[in-house]
Amino acid sequence: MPELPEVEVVRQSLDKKIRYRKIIKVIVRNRNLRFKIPSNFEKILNGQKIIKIERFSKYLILSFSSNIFCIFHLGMSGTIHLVESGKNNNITNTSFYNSPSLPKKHNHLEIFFKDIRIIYNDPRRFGFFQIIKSKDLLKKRFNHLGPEPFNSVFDEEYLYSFFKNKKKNIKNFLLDQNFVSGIGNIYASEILFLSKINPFKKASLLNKKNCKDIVIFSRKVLLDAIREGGSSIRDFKNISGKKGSFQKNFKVYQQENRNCKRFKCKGIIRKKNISNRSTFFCDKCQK
DNA sequence: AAGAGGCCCTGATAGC
DNA sequence: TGCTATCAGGGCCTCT
Repeated sequence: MPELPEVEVVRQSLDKKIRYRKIIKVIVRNRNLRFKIPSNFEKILNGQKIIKIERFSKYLILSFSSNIFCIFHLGMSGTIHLVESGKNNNITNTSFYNSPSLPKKHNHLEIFFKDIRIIYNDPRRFGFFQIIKSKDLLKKRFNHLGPEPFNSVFDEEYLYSFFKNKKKNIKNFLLDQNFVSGIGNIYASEILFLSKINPFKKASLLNKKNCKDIVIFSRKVLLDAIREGGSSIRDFKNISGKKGSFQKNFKVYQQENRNCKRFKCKGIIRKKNISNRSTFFCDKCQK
C-alpha cells in the first residue's frame, strides 16, 4: 500500500499525536507479520517514552528516551488507526471496535497512551515491527538501502554512473531499494512519465539529461504527493481516517486507454507488466 | 555480480 | 446466491 509519501503522512500524524508520550500498555493480538513479533515485545515497549518519530524510505522509526528504537514497516496493506477517546480507552473495553472507521479483522497490535491508543492493522501481513537496541544497529539495519530521492547524493552523476553497463530496464531500477529508497510502483510510473522515459528502456542507454530529469521529477512527485496527503487508490488513510488526494493527479497510473495528458501529445496510456508489476506509460511521448 | 522469478498473505473484483 | 482466476501500494530469498 504505502510508498514514501504515504509513510511520511503517517509519520506526520503520529508525530502530532504520540510524540513525547509514554507507552502505558501494549497488546499484541496477532504476532504473525513478516517477522513474528517477539514474545518480549510488550515488555520492552511498556513504559517507554517516545521522543521522536522519524522515517527512512518506507520505514517508520520510533525513538525512545532509553536510546532504543522500534522500527516498523506497513508492507502492502498495513494501516495505523488512532483511537482518541479517554472514556473508551479502558483496556477491558472493546466497544471501540464498533466504530465504523476501524477495521474489525486483522488488528495485530495496540499501543496505549494516556487517552489515546494506536492500532496496527495488516490483512496481508507483509508489514513488521522490530526492536533495535542501539543507534549503531539502527544504522546497520538500513545499510543496504540506497539514498532517498531527496538526498543530495541522489544526483545526475550518481544515476549516470550507476546505470553504466546495467542491462536492467529503468522501471526496475526505480523500484530497486538498493539503488534508491522510497519509490514504489505508483510513483515509478509517474516519475518516468514526467521524465518522458519509456519504462522498458535499458538503464545503460539513458543520457545525462534523462538522469537529471529522473532526479528532478522523483523529488517533485514525492513532495507533491506528501502535500496532497498521499495517494488513496484503495483505502489508504492517515491515522485519523482522512484519505489522500494525490490519486487525482495521476498522469498514467490506472489511466489505461486514456488519452495522454501531456500538452499536444496524441498518445494513449498503456498498461504492461514489468517484473509482474503493472506499469503505465504513454506510447508516444515516453521514448 | 546482476538479473529473473518465486514467494510470503488476504481481500476485492471480474468473469463465467 | 456460486466458484475460480487475477490483481493489489513491498521486499526478500534463491537460482542461474
